[in-house]
Amino acid sequence: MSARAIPYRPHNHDACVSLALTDARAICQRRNARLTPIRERVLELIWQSHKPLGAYDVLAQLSSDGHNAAPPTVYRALDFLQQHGLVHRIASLNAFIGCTHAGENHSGMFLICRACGNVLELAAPAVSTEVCKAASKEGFRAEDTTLEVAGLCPRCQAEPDHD
Amino acid sequence: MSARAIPYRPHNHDACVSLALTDARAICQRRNARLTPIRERVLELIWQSHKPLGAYDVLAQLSSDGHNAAPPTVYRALDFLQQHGLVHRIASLNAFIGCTHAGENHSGMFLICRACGNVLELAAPAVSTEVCKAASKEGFRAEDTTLEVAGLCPRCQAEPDHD
DNA sequence: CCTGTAAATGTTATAATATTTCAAACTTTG
DNA sequence: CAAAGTTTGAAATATTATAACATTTACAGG
Repeated sequence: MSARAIPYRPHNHDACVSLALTDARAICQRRNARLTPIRERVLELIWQSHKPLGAYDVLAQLSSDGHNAAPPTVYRALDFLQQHGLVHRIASLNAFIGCTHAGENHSGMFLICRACGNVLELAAPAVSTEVCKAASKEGFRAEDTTLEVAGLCPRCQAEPDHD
Repeated sequence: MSARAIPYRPHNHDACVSLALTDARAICQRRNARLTPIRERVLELIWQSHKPLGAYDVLAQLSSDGHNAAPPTVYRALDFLQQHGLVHRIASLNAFIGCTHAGENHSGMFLICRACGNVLELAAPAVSTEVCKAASKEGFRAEDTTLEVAGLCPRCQAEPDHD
């Protein structure tokens, strides 16, 4: 998996999308998982920007594709994509975002800009370490970590309302 | 604010509740905030256990009190309690839990047992430190951190289905 | 005590998010 | 091909949250 663009900075986003799709195909093949047309399309829609997309936003776009989909279609696709680590759910926003570390074994940390809406996913191993330490100090067996940081990205600290 | 019981272990929970209410009254007085009967009752309901309670669970209990409440009543009370740091929202569960560090300046970390449902709130300053470090390394100004760890509490690692 | 003002609550309706259920179509495998 | 399992379609409904506006309550200043 190659280097990634930084959401907050302008970049050729088509490259992000096609990289994500290529990776996804490879990952699914390796895992014998079926990246069906619907699933692939949902992944592509999720990747249309670095802003999290709600399930109903995805649904609306599927509809404007001409695809007559109902909510379960979208949620099922999203479940599949999550299970295979291709998208993440941002709990604090009830929305979904493409995973920039697909295939890697990771538990991400998300930096969510409240001004422009872009989200950066980080690996932050030092954070994970401390989280595990804190948990095991309490005898707690950590299985799944939700770590979402809302704030202001570098660009929006300077000037507001970037896209 | 005095020492707290550990949710996972049996304890005199009435003491938790009255401690929480006493603290809340003191905190609101200090801040010139009005802990009205509804707000206090909602806080008490949230504190009825160490398991997060959904807004509609609170609503149902208000109704069985004989109080004919609608959703906004509950959400408003919860907003107030959150603003004053008396309850926390657990984003990954869409539910609310009493704050065990009310009055202290903190950004909590939550250990959520997927078996018994109890939640322990930790201060974990080392984690906060690493989170801030990771964020500022990206030039990101962190304002609000959601940190929720799902897993198994000590008791449920041994035997399942504690209450 | 009145009264103006702000804060809090009541009330109705609706928006936004997510799941259940059962049926039909498609894929894979024997 | 047939059986079995997986995926998708479709309708209904559940769950969570907010908008908008009316009414009531608290309380500070006159």
